[in-house]
Amino acid sequence: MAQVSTERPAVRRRAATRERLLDAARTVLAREGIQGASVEHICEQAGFTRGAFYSNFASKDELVLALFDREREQMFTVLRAAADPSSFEGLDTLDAVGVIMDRFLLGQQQDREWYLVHAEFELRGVRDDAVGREFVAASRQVRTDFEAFLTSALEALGRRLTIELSHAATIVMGTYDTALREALLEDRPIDLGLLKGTLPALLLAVTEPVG
Amino acid sequence: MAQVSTERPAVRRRAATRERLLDAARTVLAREGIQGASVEHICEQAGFTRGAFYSNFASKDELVLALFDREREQMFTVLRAAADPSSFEGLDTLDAVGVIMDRFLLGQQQDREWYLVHAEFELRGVRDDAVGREFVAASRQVRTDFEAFLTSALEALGRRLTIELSHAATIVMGTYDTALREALLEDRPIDLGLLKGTLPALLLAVTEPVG
DNA sequence: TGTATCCAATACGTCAATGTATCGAGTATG
DNA sequence: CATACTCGATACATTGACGTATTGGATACA
Repeated sequence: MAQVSTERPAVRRRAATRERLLDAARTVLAREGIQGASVEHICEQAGFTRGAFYSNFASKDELVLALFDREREQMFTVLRAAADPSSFEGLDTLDAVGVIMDRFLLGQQQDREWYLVHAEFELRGVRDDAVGREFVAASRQVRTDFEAFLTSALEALGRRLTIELSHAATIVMGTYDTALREALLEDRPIDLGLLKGTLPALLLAVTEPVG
Repeated sequence: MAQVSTERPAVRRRAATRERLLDAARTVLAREGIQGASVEHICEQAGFTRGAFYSNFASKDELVLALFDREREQMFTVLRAAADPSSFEGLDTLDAVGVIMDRFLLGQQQDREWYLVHAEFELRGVRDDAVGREFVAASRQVRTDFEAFLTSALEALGRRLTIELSHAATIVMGTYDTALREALLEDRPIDLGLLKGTLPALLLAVTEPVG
């Protein structure tokens, strides 16, 4: 975290402008898409004019990359906190699974805006090689973090997987993504019965007691 | 299928132009995105000028909807054919699962272009209410078809699910989507070990013999 | 063979968005 | 208190994409 109060006021102000522009970009990109969002719209959402924008960013592309970096950092922080195994020791197995899933759901910040921006990044990553490499690197790290999370969570429950770790991770993350996407598309709450009932049960069915 | 040869030549020619424009749109939309693709680019991909375009479509939006309809039709056709249970009777269980998965993989036309266009539609569906309703209706139909496919496939194997059908469908479709997305992002083949090994085994683990 | 019809090409006006260059206000510093 | 500087606002030139209106040419039909 940056030591905000030790900076000079001018620097603080500039940083605040940048943040406001990034916040606005998140909202507007979610609403209009990366290509559809104009610099103008982002600026009026932030309460600035384009002058402020070009004083802080060289182009829309630069803004998008900066936003991606910021969101990625934040995602890692949340995921790493969720992966801390100290908090689900000694719980009954099914309760613990519930706790883990709750934390995962919270950690993923299942709000519409985040999903939309992330999907935009992803699509751009598949399409554009340069952006793609960056996105792939970030995605790999998320996956690595999630696999560590899964392993330590199961370990805390005294169990280990009987299928490949990467397969388990894909199944859980894929099911979560799809459930969230369908919920957003149909404008209804996410299917908790699937995420907190069926999916954990399924996962536990392919584990064995350790030792 | 349209009865191409019974139409008058002028009508045939017009229809061919439309198809060429739709094909071009598929390619260009995959490359540049719905918002990023200009009518100009679509036309030069098709080998026409904008005059031809506006002679056949009122706007880019109309073209996009027409493309969506065409792709959806095609997807349904393939999925319904794959769901025909007559072809996997009497097979050994694991072999049959392999056949089913192969067919599903083929049916989903796992090429990059299709994935990108579909993802564009989906994103637009989440964002835009009007498009959203259409996309949701189409997605529901795909899901219904897939659930029917899954049920009849398992039935042909003499088994039935012990978990909710919709949950099983989400898990399988979600895993497939995610595996495909990761493969495209990392530019490598899709993980067949997951799709033809782990996932079917997992699914069979939550079924019971019928009767 | 001549004519009518239809389709795609060309040319044009409009508009929105971009990025740059300049200006004015607020703030740090001596 | 005065001056220099930085940041954000305003104004402007440029670009490119859209949709329309019109034209040229190919094909069907008498």
